[in-house]
Amino acid sequence: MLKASLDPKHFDALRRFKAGIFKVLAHPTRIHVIETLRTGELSVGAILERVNVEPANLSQHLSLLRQSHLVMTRKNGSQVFYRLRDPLLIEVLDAMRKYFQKHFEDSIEMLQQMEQFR
Amino acid sequence: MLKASLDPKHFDALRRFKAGIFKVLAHPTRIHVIETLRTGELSVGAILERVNVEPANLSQHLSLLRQSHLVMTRKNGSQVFYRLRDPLLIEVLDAMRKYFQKHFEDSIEMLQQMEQFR
DNA sequence: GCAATAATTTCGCACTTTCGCATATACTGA
DNA sequence: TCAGTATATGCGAAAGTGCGAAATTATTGC
Repeated sequence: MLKASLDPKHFDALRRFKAGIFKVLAHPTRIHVIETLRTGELSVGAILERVNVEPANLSQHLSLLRQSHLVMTRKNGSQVFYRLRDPLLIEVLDAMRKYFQKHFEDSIEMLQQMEQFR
Repeated sequence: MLKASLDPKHFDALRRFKAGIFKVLAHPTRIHVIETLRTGELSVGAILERVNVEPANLSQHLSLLRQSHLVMTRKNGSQVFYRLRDPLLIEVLDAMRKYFQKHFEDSIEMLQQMEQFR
């Protein structure tokens, strides 16, 4: 079933998939949510306390995280608990952090540039 | 100079920075370019042979990669050679691949969903 | 059943991204 | 100096994204 193939189309698809994941990660609020879930599951309310955005807005971001299978949910009564699908995701974020730390100087510079357009 | 701080603003800034990097990575063509540069530097022309897009379009993507310091350039005559700034970036991509492989099934499903909107 | 709480969805608007095309700049060799 | 090759930039149209406000669904306690 899982056939190795040299068809470039498959590589394209793979790259689109990776890009899709990165796109989901490419938002400060969603990164914040993921970091918040690092140590275990939390209800939406609990996430809300830690991530400072409108409930509706958070819900939109959570929806994206769900769609992309980065998080999983469990419902208990009227509350919905979110948790990371896989700690591997943390590895990606950690690799990212290593990268950031190594290039701290330039990063600051880049940050400042980014701030200008905020 | 490099002072640890508990000011939430700094964490926000850090998350925006991470998000910024992810945003740059969040495009199939840019991922393709990065993969292409994995083994060493290449001229724009050489990248062009491997990544199938319009020259102007590639140049725009390269510009973004430059701005975000993910790649560095070296000019030799009329040619510009691009190379990855840091192999750490490959680590991020590799962590990503591990994630993908582990969740292959869902990934396929997600891919298909994504295709629908393309 | 009804009000209150938890979470999500829908909608409209502003903003951003991507692409192709046209144009511009930089270098090379004759 | 001029034609040709290599790369980059500017621009406008189409599509995509993010946000708050209002509406909606589900659950709980009374």
